[in-house]
Amino acid sequence: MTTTRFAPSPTGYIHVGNLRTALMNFLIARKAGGQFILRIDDTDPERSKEEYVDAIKADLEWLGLHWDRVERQSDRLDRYVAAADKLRDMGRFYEAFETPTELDLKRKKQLNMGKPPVYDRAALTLSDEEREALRAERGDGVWRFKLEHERIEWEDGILGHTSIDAASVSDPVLIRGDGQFLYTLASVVDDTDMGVTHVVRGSDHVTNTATQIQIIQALGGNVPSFAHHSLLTGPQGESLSKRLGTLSLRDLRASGVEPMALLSLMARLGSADPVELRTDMAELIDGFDITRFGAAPTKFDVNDLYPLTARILHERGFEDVKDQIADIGVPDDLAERFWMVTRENITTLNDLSAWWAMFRDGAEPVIDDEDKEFVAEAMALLPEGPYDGETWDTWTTAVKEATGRKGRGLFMPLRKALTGQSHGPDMSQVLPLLQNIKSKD
RNA sequence: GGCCCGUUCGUCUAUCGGUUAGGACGCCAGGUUUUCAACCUGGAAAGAGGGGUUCGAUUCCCCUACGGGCUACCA
Repeated sequence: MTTTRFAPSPTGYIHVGNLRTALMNFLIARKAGGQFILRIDDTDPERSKEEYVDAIKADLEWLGLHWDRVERQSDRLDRYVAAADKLRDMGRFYEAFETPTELDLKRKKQLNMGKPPVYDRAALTLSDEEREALRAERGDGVWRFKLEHERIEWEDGILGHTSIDAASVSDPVLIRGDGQFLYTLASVVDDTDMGVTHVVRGSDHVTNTATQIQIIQALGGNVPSFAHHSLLTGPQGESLSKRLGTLSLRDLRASGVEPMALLSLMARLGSADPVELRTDMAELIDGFDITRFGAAPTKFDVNDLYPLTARILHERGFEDVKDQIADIGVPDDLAERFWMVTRENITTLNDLSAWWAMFRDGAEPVIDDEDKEFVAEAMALLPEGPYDGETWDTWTTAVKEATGRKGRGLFMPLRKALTGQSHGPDMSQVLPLLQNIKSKD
Protein backbone atom coordinates (compact mmCIF):
# COMPACT_ATOMS: atom_id res chain seq x y z
CA MET A 1 0.00 0.00 0.00
CA THR A 2 1.23 3.46 -0.81
CA THR A 3 2.27 5.01 2.46
CA THR A 4 3.64 8.48 2.92
CA ARG A 5 4.44 10.58 5.92
CA PHE A 6 4.88 14.13 6.97
CA ALA A 7 7.53 14.32 9.65
CA PRO A 8 7.84 17.75 11.23
CA SER A 9 9.90 18.32 14.31
CA PRO A 10 7.89 20.21 16.88
CA THR A 11 10.33 23.06 17.23
CA GLY A 12 8.19 25.71 15.60
CA TYR A 13 5.09 26.41 13.60
CA ILE A 14 4.49 25.02 10.14
CA HIS A 15 5.26 27.47 7.37
CA VAL A 16 4.68 27.47 3.63
CA GLY A 17 7.83 25.48 3.01
CA ASN A 18 6.79 22.66 5.32
CA LEU A 19 3.31 22.81 3.99
CA ARG A 20 4.45 22.04 0.50
CA THR A 21 6.08 18.85 1.76
CA ALA A 22 3.07 17.92 3.84
CA LEU A 23 0.66 18.53 1.01
CA MET A 24 2.60 16.52 -1.55
CA ASN A 25 2.78 13.55 0.77
CA PHE A 26 -0.87 13.87 1.61
CA LEU A 27 -1.93 14.08 -2.03
CA ILE A 28 0.18 11.12 -3.09
CA ALA A 29 -1.30 8.95 -0.38
CA ARG A 30 -4.86 10.02 -1.08
CA LYS A 31 -4.54 9.69 -4.80
CA ALA A 32 -3.28 6.16 -4.43
CA GLY A 33 -5.86 5.30 -1.81
CA GLY A 34 -3.00 4.77 0.60
CA GLN A 35 -2.07 5.93 4.02
CA PHE A 36 -0.78 9.28 5.25
CA ILE A 37 1.14 9.27 8.50
CA LEU A 38 1.83 12.26 10.70
CA ARG A 39 5.10 11.56 12.39
CA ILE A 40 6.32 13.86 15.10
CA ASP A 41 10.10 13.93 14.94
CA ASP A 42 10.79 14.82 18.52
CA THR A 43 14.11 13.10 19.12
CA ASP A 44 15.56 16.38 20.30
CA PRO A 45 14.07 16.93 23.77
CA GLU A 46 15.84 20.26 24.12
CA ARG A 47 14.04 21.93 21.26
CA SER A 48 10.82 19.96 20.95
CA LYS A 49 7.80 21.49 22.62
CA GLU A 50 4.37 20.06 23.20
CA GLU A 51 2.68 23.30 22.23
CA TYR A 52 4.15 22.96 18.76
CA VAL A 53 2.82 19.43 18.44
CA ASP A 54 -0.64 20.80 19.10
CA ALA A 55 -0.09 23.73 16.78
CA ILE A 56 1.06 21.50 13.94
CA LYS A 57 -2.01 19.33 14.28
CA ALA A 58 -4.30 22.33 14.44
CA ASP A 59 -2.73 23.84 11.33
CA LEU A 60 -3.05 20.63 9.34
CA GLU A 61 -6.65 20.27 10.39
CA TRP A 62 -7.40 23.83 9.41
CA LEU A 63 -6.23 22.91 5.93
CA GLY A 64 -8.11 19.64 5.87
CA LEU A 65 -4.97 17.54 5.61
CA HIS A 66 -6.19 14.70 7.78
CA TRP A 67 -3.79 11.96 8.71
CA ASP A 68 -4.53 8.28 9.19
CA ARG A 69 -2.03 7.72 11.96
CA VAL A 70 0.16 9.67 14.35
CA GLU A 71 3.53 8.41 15.46
CA ARG A 72 6.07 9.95 17.76
CA GLN A 73 9.76 9.23 17.69
CA SER A 74 10.03 9.71 21.42
CA ASP A 75 7.85 6.59 21.81
CA ARG A 76 10.10 4.49 19.67
CA LEU A 77 13.50 4.68 21.32
CA ASP A 78 13.67 0.91 21.80
CA ARG A 79 13.48 0.48 18.05
CA TYR A 80 16.44 2.78 17.57
CA VAL A 81 18.41 0.89 20.21
CA ALA A 82 17.74 -2.33 18.32
CA ALA A 83 18.81 -0.81 15.03
CA ALA A 84 21.98 0.56 16.59
CA ASP A 85 22.82 -2.84 18.04
CA LYS A 86 22.35 -4.41 14.67
CA LEU A 87 24.66 -1.93 12.98
CA ARG A 88 27.22 -2.46 15.72
CA ASP A 89 27.09 -6.24 15.29
CA MET A 90 27.56 -5.79 11.58
CA GLY A 91 30.64 -3.70 12.01
CA ARG A 92 29.05 -0.70 10.34
CA PHE A 93 29.10 1.37 13.48
CA TYR A 94 32.06 2.88 15.27
CA GLU A 95 32.64 5.10 18.23
CA ALA A 96 34.51 8.38 17.78
CA PHE A 97 35.76 10.73 20.46
CA GLU A 98 36.68 13.98 18.78
CA THR A 99 35.20 17.04 20.43
CA PRO A 100 33.17 19.44 18.31
CA THR A 101 36.06 21.88 18.49
CA GLU A 102 38.49 19.29 17.20
CA LEU A 103 36.19 18.38 14.35
CA ASP A 104 35.82 22.01 13.49
CA LEU A 105 39.57 22.39 13.40
CA LYS A 106 39.96 19.36 11.16
CA ARG A 107 37.40 20.75 8.77
CA LYS A 108 39.15 24.08 8.56
CA LYS A 109 42.44 22.38 7.84
CA GLN A 110 40.95 20.31 5.08
CA LEU A 111 39.33 23.36 3.58
CA ASN A 112 42.60 25.24 3.62
CA MET A 113 44.24 22.43 1.74
CA GLY A 114 41.43 22.44 -0.80
CA LYS A 115 40.15 19.10 0.37
CA PRO A 116 36.54 18.17 1.00
CA PRO A 117 35.63 18.65 4.67
CA VAL A 118 34.89 15.02 5.32
CA TYR A 119 35.50 13.20 8.58
CA ASP A 120 38.84 11.44 8.28
CA ARG A 121 37.78 8.25 10.08
CA ALA A 122 40.61 8.59 12.56
CA ALA A 123 38.48 6.78 15.15
CA LEU A 124 38.31 3.74 12.93
CA THR A 125 41.93 2.88 13.53
CA LEU A 126 41.84 3.29 17.29
CA SER A 127 43.11 0.30 19.22
CA ASP A 128 41.02 -1.10 22.05
CA GLU A 129 43.41 0.42 24.55
CA GLU A 130 43.23 3.82 22.95
CA ARG A 131 39.48 3.65 22.88
CA GLU A 132 39.30 2.76 26.53
CA ALA A 133 41.66 5.57 27.39
CA LEU A 134 39.60 8.09 25.45
CA ARG A 135 36.38 6.87 26.96
CA ALA A 136 37.83 7.14 30.46
CA GLU A 137 39.06 10.62 29.71
CA ARG A 138 36.12 12.02 27.73
CA GLY A 139 33.17 9.79 28.43
CA ASP A 140 31.09 8.08 25.76
CA GLY A 141 31.85 9.00 22.19
CA VAL A 142 29.53 9.49 19.28
CA TRP A 143 28.56 6.59 17.05
CA ARG A 144 29.16 6.97 13.37
CA PHE A 145 27.82 4.87 10.55
CA LYS A 146 30.56 3.58 8.29
CA LEU A 147 29.64 4.37 4.73
CA GLU A 148 30.69 2.13 1.87
CA HIS A 149 32.71 4.31 -0.43
CA GLU A 150 30.86 3.90 -3.68
CA ARG A 151 28.46 5.95 -5.74
CA ILE A 152 25.05 5.89 -4.19
CA GLU A 153 22.36 6.12 -6.84
CA TRP A 154 18.62 6.34 -6.97
CA GLU A 155 15.84 7.32 -9.33
CA ASP A 156 14.43 10.44 -7.81
CA GLY A 157 10.78 11.16 -8.45
CA ILE A 158 11.58 14.75 -9.30
CA LEU A 159 15.31 15.04 -9.87
CA GLY A 160 15.54 11.95 -12.04
CA HIS A 161 18.61 9.78 -11.86
CA THR A 162 20.68 11.03 -8.96
CA SER A 163 24.02 9.88 -7.67
CA ILE A 164 26.33 11.00 -4.92
CA ASP A 165 29.81 9.78 -4.14
CA ALA A 166 29.76 8.44 -0.60
CA ALA A 167 33.39 9.44 -0.20
CA SER A 168 32.37 13.10 -0.41
CA VAL A 169 30.20 12.72 2.66
CA SER A 170 31.24 12.23 6.30
CA ASP A 171 30.26 9.08 8.09
CA PRO A 172 27.10 10.33 9.75
CA VAL A 173 26.83 10.53 13.50
CA LEU A 174 23.78 8.50 14.48
CA ILE A 175 24.08 8.63 18.25
CA ARG A 176 25.31 11.62 20.15
CA GLY A 177 27.72 11.49 23.06
CA ASP A 178 24.82 11.83 25.48
CA GLY A 179 23.13 8.80 23.93
CA GLN A 180 20.51 10.71 21.99
CA PHE A 181 19.52 9.21 18.66
CA LEU A 182 19.71 11.45 15.67
CA TYR A 183 17.26 12.08 12.90
CA THR A 184 19.27 10.24 10.26
CA LEU A 185 18.83 6.92 12.05
CA ALA A 186 15.42 7.47 13.58
CA SER A 187 13.93 8.47 10.29
CA VAL A 188 15.01 5.38 8.38
CA VAL A 189 14.05 3.03 11.19
CA ASP A 190 10.61 4.60 11.24
CA ASP A 191 10.17 4.59 7.50
CA THR A 192 11.09 0.94 7.39
CA ASP A 193 8.95 -0.10 10.35
CA MET A 194 5.97 1.89 9.20
CA GLY A 195 6.09 0.64 5.67
CA VAL A 196 6.63 4.04 4.11
CA THR A 197 6.80 3.56 0.35
CA HIS A 198 7.29 7.13 -0.88
CA VAL A 199 9.41 9.75 0.80
CA VAL A 200 8.84 13.25 -0.49
CA ARG A 201 10.88 15.97 1.15
CA GLY A 202 12.80 19.12 0.35
CA SER A 203 15.97 19.00 -1.67
CA ASP A 204 17.84 20.00 1.46
CA HIS A 205 17.70 16.28 2.23
CA VAL A 206 19.36 15.02 -0.93
CA THR A 207 22.66 14.24 0.76
CA ASN A 208 20.83 12.65 3.67
CA THR A 209 19.08 10.40 1.23
CA ALA A 210 22.36 9.05 -0.03
CA THR A 211 23.55 8.06 3.41
CA GLN A 212 20.14 6.88 4.50
CA ILE A 213 19.92 4.52 1.56
CA GLN A 214 23.04 2.77 2.82
CA ILE A 215 21.67 2.63 6.35
CA ILE A 216 18.40 1.13 5.16
CA GLN A 217 20.26 -1.44 3.14
CA ALA A 218 22.49 -2.31 6.07
CA LEU A 219 19.42 -2.75 8.24
CA GLY A 220 17.81 -4.95 5.63
CA GLY A 221 14.86 -2.64 4.99
CA ASN A 222 13.16 -1.80 1.72
CA VAL A 223 14.41 1.38 0.16
CA PRO A 224 11.38 3.59 -0.49
CA SER A 225 11.18 5.72 -3.59
CA PHE A 226 12.45 9.21 -2.98
CA ALA A 227 11.42 12.52 -4.46
CA HIS A 228 13.06 15.81 -3.55
CA HIS A 229 11.18 18.94 -4.34
CA SER A 230 12.93 22.25 -4.82
CA LEU A 231 12.96 24.71 -2.00
CA LEU A 232 10.84 27.81 -2.00
CA THR A 233 12.54 31.17 -2.15
CA GLY A 234 11.15 34.63 -1.62
CA PRO A 235 9.97 36.76 -4.57
CA GLN A 236 13.53 38.03 -5.12
CA GLY A 237 14.99 34.56 -5.05
CA GLU A 238 16.30 35.06 -1.57
CA SER A 239 16.36 32.19 0.86
CA LEU A 240 12.96 31.79 2.36
CA SER A 241 14.31 31.09 5.81
CA LYS A 242 14.85 34.83 6.24
CA ARG A 243 11.20 35.54 5.64
CA LEU A 244 9.72 32.57 7.39
CA GLY A 245 8.88 34.79 10.31
CA THR A 246 5.79 36.01 8.49
CA LEU A 247 5.00 32.89 6.52
CA SER A 248 3.77 30.51 9.15
CA LEU A 249 0.39 28.98 8.51
CA ARG A 250 -0.87 30.83 11.52
CA ASP A 251 0.16 34.15 10.06
CA LEU A 252 -1.45 33.34 6.75
CA ARG A 253 -4.60 32.26 8.46
CA ALA A 254 -4.68 35.45 10.48
CA SER A 255 -4.24 37.52 7.36
CA GLY A 256 -7.35 35.94 5.93
CA VAL A 257 -5.94 33.44 3.45
CA GLU A 258 -8.42 30.69 2.66
CA PRO A 259 -7.23 27.09 3.14
CA MET A 260 -8.16 25.96 -0.35
CA ALA A 261 -6.48 28.99 -1.88
CA LEU A 262 -3.27 28.04 -0.13
CA LEU A 263 -3.63 24.40 -1.08
CA SER A 264 -4.47 25.18 -4.70
CA LEU A 265 -1.32 27.25 -5.05
CA MET A 266 0.96 24.85 -3.24
CA ALA A 267 -0.24 21.81 -5.16
CA ARG A 268 0.82 23.43 -8.42
CA LEU A 269 3.47 26.06 -7.76
CA GLY A 270 6.70 24.86 -9.30
CA SER A 271 4.97 22.33 -11.49
CA ALA A 272 4.25 22.46 -15.19
CA ASP A 273 0.52 22.42 -14.51
CA PRO A 274 -1.18 25.78 -14.19
CA VAL A 275 -2.37 26.97 -10.82
CA GLU A 276 -6.09 26.35 -10.82
CA LEU A 277 -8.37 27.24 -7.98
CA ARG A 278 -9.90 24.14 -6.42
CA THR A 279 -12.48 24.34 -3.73
CA ASP A 280 -12.91 20.62 -3.60
CA MET A 281 -10.19 18.45 -2.08
CA ALA A 282 -11.08 15.52 -4.33
CA GLU A 283 -10.32 17.61 -7.40
CA LEU A 284 -7.07 18.77 -5.92
CA ILE A 285 -6.08 15.17 -5.26
CA ASP A 286 -7.12 14.09 -8.70
CA GLY A 287 -5.19 16.85 -10.43
CA PHE A 288 -1.93 16.31 -8.59
CA ASP A 289 1.07 14.86 -10.34
CA ILE A 290 4.46 15.03 -8.67
CA THR A 291 6.32 14.17 -11.85
CA ARG A 292 5.29 17.55 -13.23
CA PHE A 293 7.47 19.41 -10.75
CA GLY A 294 10.79 20.93 -11.72
CA ALA A 295 14.06 20.90 -9.83
CA ALA A 296 14.74 24.64 -9.94
CA PRO A 297 14.21 26.73 -6.82
CA THR A 298 10.69 28.10 -6.80
CA LYS A 299 9.81 31.68 -6.00
CA PHE A 300 6.90 32.04 -3.67
CA ASP A 301 5.01 35.30 -3.44
CA VAL A 302 2.50 35.47 -0.64
CA ASN A 303 0.49 37.97 -2.68
CA ASP A 304 -0.48 35.24 -5.12
CA LEU A 305 -2.69 33.87 -2.39
CA TYR A 306 -5.04 36.81 -2.31
CA PRO A 307 -6.64 36.67 -5.76
CA LEU A 308 -7.33 32.99 -5.14
CA THR A 309 -8.78 33.73 -1.73
CA ALA A 310 -10.98 36.45 -3.21
CA ARG A 311 -12.37 34.11 -5.83
CA ILE A 312 -13.28 31.55 -3.22
CA LEU A 313 -15.10 34.16 -1.19
CA HIS A 314 -17.00 35.54 -4.17
CA GLU A 315 -18.95 32.35 -4.40
CA ARG A 316 -19.25 31.45 -0.76
CA GLY A 317 -22.74 30.90 0.60
CA PHE A 318 -24.05 32.85 3.55
CA GLU A 319 -24.32 29.81 5.79
CA ASP A 320 -20.56 29.32 5.67
CA VAL A 321 -19.74 32.80 6.95
CA LYS A 322 -22.70 33.42 9.21
CA ASP A 323 -20.67 33.24 12.39
CA GLN A 324 -17.90 35.53 11.25
CA ILE A 325 -20.46 38.09 10.16
CA ALA A 326 -22.21 37.94 13.50
CA ASP A 327 -18.81 38.38 15.14
CA ILE A 328 -18.22 41.75 13.54
CA GLY A 329 -21.54 43.00 14.84
CA VAL A 330 -23.84 42.90 11.83
CA PRO A 331 -27.44 42.55 13.06
CA ASP A 332 -29.10 39.27 12.12
CA ASP A 333 -31.74 40.85 9.94
CA LEU A 334 -29.12 42.55 7.80
CA ALA A 335 -26.50 39.78 7.84
CA GLU A 336 -27.39 37.81 4.75
CA ARG A 337 -27.98 40.87 2.61
CA PHE A 338 -24.75 42.36 3.88
CA TRP A 339 -22.86 39.25 2.81
CA MET A 340 -24.40 38.97 -0.61
CA VAL A 341 -23.64 42.62 -1.29
CA THR A 342 -20.07 42.69 -0.04
CA ARG A 343 -18.71 39.28 -0.92
CA GLU A 344 -17.81 40.26 -4.47
CA ASN A 345 -15.82 43.20 -3.21
CA ILE A 346 -13.61 41.66 -0.60
CA THR A 347 -10.26 39.99 -0.82
CA THR A 348 -10.35 38.30 2.56
CA LEU A 349 -12.94 37.97 5.27
CA ASN A 350 -10.89 40.49 7.21
CA ASP A 351 -12.15 43.18 4.84
CA LEU A 352 -15.68 42.68 6.06
CA SER A 353 -15.40 44.72 9.21
CA ALA A 354 -14.38 47.83 7.30
CA TRP A 355 -17.41 47.47 5.05
CA TRP A 356 -19.66 47.00 8.00
CA ALA A 357 -18.24 50.06 9.70
CA MET A 358 -18.99 51.99 6.55
CA PHE A 359 -22.58 50.79 6.36
CA ARG A 360 -23.17 51.35 10.05
CA ASP A 361 -21.61 54.77 10.46
CA GLY A 362 -21.67 56.12 6.97
CA ALA A 363 -18.52 57.14 5.15
CA GLU A 364 -16.71 60.45 5.11
CA PRO A 365 -17.95 61.79 1.80
CA VAL A 366 -15.43 62.26 -0.96
CA ILE A 367 -16.58 65.06 -3.22
CA ASP A 368 -14.42 66.49 -5.98
CA ASP A 369 -14.57 70.26 -6.38
CA GLU A 370 -16.27 70.10 -9.74
CA ASP A 371 -18.97 67.84 -8.30
CA LYS A 372 -19.85 69.97 -5.28
CA GLU A 373 -22.96 71.55 -6.68
CA PHE A 374 -24.07 68.39 -8.35
CA VAL A 375 -23.79 66.32 -5.19
CA ALA A 376 -25.62 68.94 -3.15
CA GLU A 377 -28.44 68.97 -5.66
CA ALA A 378 -28.62 65.20 -5.71
CA MET A 379 -28.67 64.93 -1.94
CA ALA A 380 -31.56 67.28 -1.81
CA LEU A 381 -33.45 64.88 -4.01
CA LEU A 382 -32.64 61.82 -1.90
CA PRO A 383 -35.75 60.79 0.02
CA GLU A 384 -35.69 59.86 3.68
CA GLY A 385 -34.96 56.21 4.45
CA PRO A 386 -35.49 53.40 4.83
CA TYR A 387 -34.42 52.53 1.33
CA ASP A 388 -35.21 49.49 -0.71
CA GLY A 389 -33.81 47.94 -3.87
CA GLU A 390 -35.70 50.45 -6.01
CA THR A 391 -34.55 53.62 -4.29
CA TRP A 392 -31.26 53.97 -6.12
CA ASP A 393 -32.91 53.64 -9.47
CA THR A 394 -35.71 56.12 -8.85
CA TRP A 395 -33.38 58.55 -7.14
CA THR A 396 -30.71 58.53 -9.84
CA THR A 397 -33.38 58.85 -12.50
CA ALA A 398 -34.64 61.95 -10.76
CA VAL A 399 -31.11 63.31 -10.40
CA LYS A 400 -30.44 62.62 -14.04
CA GLU A 401 -33.47 64.63 -15.09
CA ALA A 402 -32.67 67.47 -12.74
CA THR A 403 -28.98 67.76 -13.65
CA GLY A 404 -28.66 66.29 -17.09
CA ARG A 405 -25.78 64.10 -15.99
CA LYS A 406 -25.59 60.47 -16.98
CA GLY A 407 -23.35 57.40 -16.95
CA ARG A 408 -20.17 57.47 -14.98
CA GLY A 409 -20.38 61.20 -14.42
CA LEU A 410 -23.71 60.69 -12.73
CA PHE A 411 -22.95 57.62 -10.65
CA MET A 412 -19.36 57.97 -9.60
CA PRO A 413 -19.74 61.22 -7.64
CA LEU A 414 -22.72 59.75 -5.83
CA ARG A 415 -20.82 56.55 -5.05
CA LYS A 416 -17.94 58.57 -3.66
CA ALA A 417 -20.22 60.87 -1.68
CA LEU A 418 -22.08 57.96 -0.12
CA THR A 419 -19.33 55.40 0.41
CA GLY A 420 -16.19 57.52 0.35
CA GLN A 421 -14.69 55.18 -2.25
CA SER A 422 -14.58 54.83 -6.00
CA HIS A 423 -15.14 51.12 -5.89
CA GLY A 424 -17.53 48.88 -4.04
CA PRO A 425 -20.66 46.82 -4.44
CA ASP A 426 -23.62 47.59 -6.64
CA MET A 427 -25.01 50.91 -5.41
CA SER A 428 -28.63 49.86 -5.65
CA GLN A 429 -27.82 47.26 -3.03
CA VAL A 430 -25.51 49.46 -1.01
CA LEU A 431 -28.15 52.10 -0.41
CA PRO A 432 -30.62 49.95 1.54
CA LEU A 433 -27.80 48.80 3.82
CA LEU A 434 -26.57 52.27 4.67
CA GLN A 435 -27.51 53.02 8.24
CA ASN A 436 -26.23 56.56 8.10
CA ILE A 437 -25.42 59.01 5.34
CA LYS A 438 -22.99 61.72 6.32
CA SER A 439 -23.18 63.66 3.07
CA LYS A 440 -26.86 64.24 3.66
CA ASP A 441 -26.27 66.23 6.84
C1' G B 1 36.90 25.39 -0.82
C1' G B 2 34.26 20.32 -1.87
C1' C B 3 29.70 17.80 -3.35
C1' C B 4 24.62 17.92 -5.40
C1' C B 5 20.84 20.66 -8.20
C1' G B 6 19.28 24.59 -11.13
C1' U B 7 19.02 29.13 -14.96
C1' U B 8 12.83 30.11 -21.01
C1' C B 9 7.75 36.20 -20.55
C1' G B 10 7.22 39.93 -13.93
C1' U B 11 5.99 34.72 -11.73
C1' C B 12 5.12 29.10 -12.27
C1' U B 13 6.38 26.68 -16.53
C1' A B 14 5.74 23.71 -21.99
C1' U B 15 9.04 22.44 -25.95
C1' C B 16 11.65 14.51 -26.35
C1' G B 17 17.35 19.62 -32.83
C1' G B 18 13.67 22.52 -37.48
C1' U B 19 7.63 25.95 -33.51
C1' U B 20 4.83 32.63 -35.56
C1' A B 21 8.86 29.55 -28.57
C1' G B 22 2.76 27.44 -26.11
C1' G B 23 -0.22 27.83 -21.49
C1' A B 24 -1.49 29.69 -16.57
C1' C B 25 -1.32 33.73 -12.84
C1' G B 26 -0.36 38.80 -12.71
C1' C B 27 -0.27 43.32 -15.69
C1' C B 28 -2.30 46.71 -19.64
C1' A B 29 -6.29 47.94 -23.18
C1' G B 30 -11.13 47.39 -25.17
C1' G B 31 -16.18 45.35 -24.56
C1' U B 32 -20.35 44.42 -21.51
C1' U B 33 -22.77 46.19 -16.82
C1' U B 34 -26.63 53.48 -16.71
C1' U B 35 -21.62 53.09 -11.18
C1' C B 36 -17.87 48.87 -8.49
C1' A B 37 -16.61 44.02 -8.82
C1' A B 38 -17.31 39.86 -11.84
C1' C B 39 -17.30 38.36 -16.83
C1' C B 40 -15.73 38.39 -22.28
C1' U B 41 -12.10 39.71 -26.03
C1' G B 42 -7.45 41.43 -27.24
C1' G B 43 -2.33 42.97 -26.05
C1' A B 44 2.61 43.67 -24.14
C1' A B 45 6.04 40.22 -22.26
C1' A B 46 11.16 35.14 -22.33
C1' G B 47 15.64 31.13 -23.99
C1' A B 48 22.12 34.21 -18.41
C1' G B 49 27.02 34.82 -21.29
C1' G B 50 30.82 32.40 -24.23
C1' G B 51 32.58 28.33 -26.86
C1' G B 52 31.75 23.82 -29.40
C1' U B 53 28.79 19.44 -32.10
C1' U B 54 25.25 20.01 -36.26
C1' C B 55 22.76 21.83 -42.58
C1' G B 56 20.19 23.79 -38.25
C1' A B 57 20.69 24.52 -31.08
C1' U B 58 16.07 27.04 -26.21
C1' U B 59 16.88 21.78 -26.83
C1' C B 60 23.20 17.88 -26.87
C1' C B 61 28.51 18.82 -24.75
C1' C B 62 32.17 22.14 -22.26
C1' C B 63 33.50 26.68 -19.72
C1' U B 64 32.04 31.12 -17.14
C1' A B 65 28.57 33.85 -14.38
C1' C B 66 24.59 33.74 -11.22
C1' G B 67 20.89 31.24 -7.85
C1' G B 68 19.56 27.28 -4.31
C1' G B 69 20.96 23.19 -1.13
C1' C B 70 24.37 20.20 1.69
C1' U B 71 29.10 20.16 3.90
C1' A B 72 26.21 19.61 12.76
C1' C B 73 27.05 15.46 18.56
C1' C B 74 19.77 20.13 14.02
C1' A B 75 15.87 18.18 11.40
